[in-house]
Amino acid sequence: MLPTLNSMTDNISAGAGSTVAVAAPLAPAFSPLYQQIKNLILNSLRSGEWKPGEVIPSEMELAARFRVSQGTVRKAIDELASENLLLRRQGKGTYVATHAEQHVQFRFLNLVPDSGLPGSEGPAQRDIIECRRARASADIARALALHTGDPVLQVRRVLSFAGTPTILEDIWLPAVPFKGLTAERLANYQGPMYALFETEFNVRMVRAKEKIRAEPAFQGRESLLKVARGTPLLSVERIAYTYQDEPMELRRGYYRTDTHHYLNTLG
Amino acid sequence: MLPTLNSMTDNISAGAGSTVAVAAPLAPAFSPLYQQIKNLILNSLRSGEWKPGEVIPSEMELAARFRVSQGTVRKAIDELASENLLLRRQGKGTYVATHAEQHVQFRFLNLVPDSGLPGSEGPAQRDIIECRRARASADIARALALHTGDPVLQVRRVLSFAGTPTILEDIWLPAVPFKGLTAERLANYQGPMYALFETEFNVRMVRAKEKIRAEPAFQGRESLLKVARGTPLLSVERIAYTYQDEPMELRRGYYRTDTHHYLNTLG
DNA sequence: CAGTGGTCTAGACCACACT
DNA sequence: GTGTGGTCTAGACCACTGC
Repeated sequence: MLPTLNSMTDNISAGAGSTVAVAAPLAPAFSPLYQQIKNLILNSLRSGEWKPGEVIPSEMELAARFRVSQGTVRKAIDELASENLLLRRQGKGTYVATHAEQHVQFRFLNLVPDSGLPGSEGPAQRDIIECRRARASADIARALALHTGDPVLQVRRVLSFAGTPTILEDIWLPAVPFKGLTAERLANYQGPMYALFETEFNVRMVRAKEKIRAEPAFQGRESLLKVARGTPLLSVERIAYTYQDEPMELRRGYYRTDTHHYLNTLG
Repeated sequence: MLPTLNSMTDNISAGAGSTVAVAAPLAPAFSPLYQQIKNLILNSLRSGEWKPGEVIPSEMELAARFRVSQGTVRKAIDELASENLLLRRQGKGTYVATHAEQHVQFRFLNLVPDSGLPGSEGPAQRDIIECRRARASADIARALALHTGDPVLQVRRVLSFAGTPTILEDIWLPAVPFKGLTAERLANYQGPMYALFETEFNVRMVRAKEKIRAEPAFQGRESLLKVARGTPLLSVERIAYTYQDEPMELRRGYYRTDTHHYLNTLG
């Protein structure tokens, strides 16, 4: 309770700044109060004190709990909301963001149909091709911050829109946190895979990096996507991270771009 | 001077909110003060009162000018900074963002080498293949919000890294705002093309959308990029916008992805 | 109506950059 | 030191939601 906050407990009428009270080390390491609050909130998210979809305490409550003003809590929440970790709803409260019940169904999927709105094709058909245990190769291990040979789960699936196979994905997951994941559970679950990860394995994907290339279809991918061998495909290698920037998924996707395109916004 | 701000001139000790004084129309159209301030700043940016690279007045000065508190100006500037239109530098002031002297040389180019840091290959070699006047076809006109047949400038260039041609770009610009652009000026200019647009034509690119596909190299693109005909290329169609979301450039890029990849961050 | 997030203000002090 | 942005507080009132 009241995690001290660098002697922040009695700054009743104090000004700002307020570096650590104890002798600071060589590096200044000045961290604003709202940053510390942000980290405390992050800890509560990570520990599962507040789960995806739930409301977190009101700003006033958090301000009392952390012994800071509402404005400071506000700034912390503002940043978390801008990072899509929290979701503010005026008049209702602040919610933990979730991949389920998202305004957009696939927050991390940038492939959209050439004509029509993103969701206009109806729900995608998902076919799990396989789901098996394996050992991490060197590059898989590096991507997931594991050691070569560590157990992983490997999933292969195809997404089809309007009956046309469009996306082939190979997915690698560390076996430990995803213990118990089977093809059946994947196939039976309705909704985004990342939503299943949240509810069943308490893993929330927060951030991701994608490396995109153009590659010819081969090694059997041409038949799964029903295109001629050598057809150019978009190769999308994604590493997805959880709260503390821990890599928790490697995904190699192959997208047909004859009726869809990858949409990106620069700003 | 003092653009009234919806009767905001005498809210000396008033609270927040403060909708328009005159009878509001059917739509509430409630707009927070800081949003109005943001638009006023945007107008000054657009009009060229403050040019890219320059300092804008301090928060206190702007607060006095707009007759609001520093905090309100601050929130307006915060949003503009988060949209990369302004750049805050503690102790110095707030600057108008620019494509020149950017911390990253190419803010809108997501293609990075597979190994090594983004700028590690040294400056790119730029070869202007052609720069000519033309008439907008239907799809070019639609992208640039022009009419079919309107005059446009068409530029084709190749970017090479470490001697290897890697990017071929076809660029379409509305002829009117870019009157006087020639191959020579493009070839002689050092620095990003968007920086030249800023200094020479007072056009600042602020935002862009990219549609990405995988396409085989053909129609002469294979020879300019020195790859075999049919080699998969990343096709990147970009529309770039200026301050008021006016489209000002259409760019069709073809990227080799054998030594580079397109990097994207999801969050 | 009460409770929540959202806006606005005024004033204080801190961290940083220049002179 | 002076001026800039950055942080923090306290208090007021507005807008939205649901009882």
